[in-house]
Amino acid sequence: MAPINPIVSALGNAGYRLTAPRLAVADLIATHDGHFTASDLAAAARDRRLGISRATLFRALELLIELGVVERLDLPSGEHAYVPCAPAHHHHVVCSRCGRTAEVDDAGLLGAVREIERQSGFRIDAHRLEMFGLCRHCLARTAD
Amino acid sequence: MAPINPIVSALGNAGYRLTAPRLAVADLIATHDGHFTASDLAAAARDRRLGISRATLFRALELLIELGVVERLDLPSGEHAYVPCAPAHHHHVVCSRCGRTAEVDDAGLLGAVREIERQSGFRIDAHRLEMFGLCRHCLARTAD
DNA sequence: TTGTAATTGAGACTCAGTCTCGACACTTCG
DNA sequence: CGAAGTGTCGAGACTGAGTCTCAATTACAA
Repeated sequence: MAPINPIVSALGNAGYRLTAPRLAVADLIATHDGHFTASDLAAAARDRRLGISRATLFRALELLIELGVVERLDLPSGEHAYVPCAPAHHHHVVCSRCGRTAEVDDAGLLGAVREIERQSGFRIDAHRLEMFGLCRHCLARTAD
Repeated sequence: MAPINPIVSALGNAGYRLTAPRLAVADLIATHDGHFTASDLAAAARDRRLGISRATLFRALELLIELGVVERLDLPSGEHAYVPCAPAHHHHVVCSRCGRTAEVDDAGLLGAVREIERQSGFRIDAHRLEMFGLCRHCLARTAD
């Protein structure tokens, strides 16, 4: 069997009930390796006849975002997408072809933010960096 | 007379017709100094009895985004907002209290992005950095 | 002045996300 | 065991941003 789904354990640790719909949503998300939109999830749930209502699905997503195991991305197209991820501060690189995402750490970004604080006179409390491009895989395929 | 509105000249230079609704939208935007949402604009247009339909307003916004004189922001709340800005690559710092924004240049960000490319194996074609915090003005007021 | 392509307004439409409400299901305590 | 209380659920109405269609109008070039 697969190891325990980290999303499920996050729910459990936070004291939320492990109900069938939540487990099902956690499972759907775990099987995605890139980002997904809410309607992707809804479609997947429908395909598998899970009988999860849209409201429940959104409630579960909201919960998971709050726990930090899922994050919301804003694609360049303006769509909202979601990615499963670790609950630490990090940023996402999104492949604009296949949708795969990678998490990366600050890599010197913090210095740039400090510099921007100095330049702008703002006190910066939060930042979000999203990067779009081609993943290793799609790059290789393009080279052909 | 006021100097020529940069939004208007951008429209003209790009070969678009300078119609009354577009001029009106450009004017509305020019009088905002922070970000605004589409519905803020719609409300402002309504207040001034400009008689601009919602469709036209969105069309104008789309055009201005394409020309690079307006940019779309994704606020932490998930809302979309728009900011007038210069058509060069830059990033925004948004005051989470008053909504004022400042444009900042890369300030070393590019190095961080290169490093992330190296770490992740992605080729990064585009990035977006949004920062949220308090502007000089709101900071000063908080200190009281 | 006229022709024509670009633009407009009205309003229907879509789609993500929220809200409400009555039903159901655990948990706890008597 | 049964009842109370609370957390969660599904259905479906609702909201609000943004899009689309289409006939009418208009800016601009010729």
